Amino acid sequence: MAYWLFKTEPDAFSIDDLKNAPAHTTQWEGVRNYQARNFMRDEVKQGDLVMIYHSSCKQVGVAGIATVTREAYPDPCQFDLNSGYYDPKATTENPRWVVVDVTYKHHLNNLVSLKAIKENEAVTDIALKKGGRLSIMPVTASDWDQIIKMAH
DNA sequence: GCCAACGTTGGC
DNA sequence: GCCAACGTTGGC
Repeated sequence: MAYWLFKTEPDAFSIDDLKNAPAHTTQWEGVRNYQARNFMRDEVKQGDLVMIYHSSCKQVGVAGIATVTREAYPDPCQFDLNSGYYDPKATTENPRWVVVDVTYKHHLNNLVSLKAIKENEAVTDIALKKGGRLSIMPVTASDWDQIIKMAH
């Protein structure tokens, strides 16, 4: 089982929205970055655990935990003319973008802020610390444990 | 295949 | 809302 961090803007879709979604589950739609897509397409597996990270908001950080309940399949938004995620170069024969399904597990007792993660020297590998803008990133078991501890 | 111009992300 | 850092596009 692997660990991941998925970014979302809570004004658009928050950990609370995931909790309140039908079956506490959503398609993780709209990822339009190739590196992030490749992770979803090739490496994100059913049963993997995901940190839900809130970006571009007042309280930036890890807000809760979800689990992967369906592996990669074509993102329906890429074919939807009315979607902001429509991609004219994507076809049903050759879809360009994928989604996975994630299901709510729980909130963290306390949001673990980006600042706290950056300041914790025991968190060593996460791409968040390197200023990258990846929206889907792997998390090592060690970093996962450290961040979970920080929520207590 | 280089790289300048442009667009987007995302913290602050 | 600003702007730095990064990714993508497209002319050559």
